[in-house]
Amino acid sequence: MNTSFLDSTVTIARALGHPARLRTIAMLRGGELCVCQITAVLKLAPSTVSAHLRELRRAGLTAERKEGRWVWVGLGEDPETRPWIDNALAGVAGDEQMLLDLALVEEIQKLPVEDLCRLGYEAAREKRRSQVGATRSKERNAP
Amino acid sequence: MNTSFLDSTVTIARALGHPARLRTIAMLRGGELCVCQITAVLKLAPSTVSAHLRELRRAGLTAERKEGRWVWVGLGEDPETRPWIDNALAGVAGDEQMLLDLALVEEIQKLPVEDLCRLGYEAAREKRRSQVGATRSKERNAP
DNA sequence: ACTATATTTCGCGAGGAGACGAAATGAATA
DNA sequence: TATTCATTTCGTCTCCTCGCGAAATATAGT
Repeated sequence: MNTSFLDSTVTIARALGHPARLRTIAMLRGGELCVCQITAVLKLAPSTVSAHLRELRRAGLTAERKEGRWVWVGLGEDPETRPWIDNALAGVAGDEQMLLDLALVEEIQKLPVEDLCRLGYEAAREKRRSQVGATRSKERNAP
Repeated sequence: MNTSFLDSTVTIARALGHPARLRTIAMLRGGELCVCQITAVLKLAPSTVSAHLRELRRAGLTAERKEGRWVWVGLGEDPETRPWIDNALAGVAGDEQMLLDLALVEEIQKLPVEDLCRLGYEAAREKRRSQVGATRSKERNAP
């Protein structure tokens, strides 16, 4: 690397200096998320989310793991970036938007990833509702 | 204020996400500096420096104190921004550019502020050299 | 091999950031 | 009061960022 401490610090700070990226960091506190899950929460075009994730990765704030068709994103382990992540998380603690995001993440994690990616959040949720309903009916009929 | 935690955190991170502003924060570690001193170190147009300082102030990272014609800038005391400042300082520790800046600050602080502002660094330094020379000659002649 | 699909890359347009010089402002000093 | 001068504001230019959709890439399933 030919980049100075100054440059890398600027890169980290800049990466955190955007609502979508900061929200992404906050979302990942609870563990890895798939790119399409993040996209569903941010409600941005996949190409836009991809660009944001590239910046976070470049700054060392996140790490990505490819598993089949899906890419799982998690917080980076780099000791240099960790205090920045902690600051960011502390800074947005209690933020309204962030709480909404976390609640949506909870909901989204109940859905199979393949459905969420293919159908989008609303449709995947609808599909799950009907399936769960059918399962519960069967359970009631055959105890 | 109608700004959320998310917004203010973004503002802080963005403010740190520029070399000139990050260097300014690093310069202020040793204490207050006058705007024209900061300008002399950054070697940017006064109007540009003014804009950078406005952003730092807006983010709560710095505080300004007006004293006559001069404006003295120091690190902010806001407990919310303090960890960010500490991160920034830790991040640029040992950076080459920052060390050059600190050395220049040392030199600049030896000059009277009024000379530095009016004449610029080089001329003020030259003026001081001749004055110190004269003083030392007098001291030698009248011990 | 072919299809489906999760993600990235590319190209574009709109808006913001950052640089400067010129002019305005505000506070000492003559 | 007039002047000097540190700093800010304003106008302008250029370049970068961020959004999108379309096309490319890569991987799983048929």
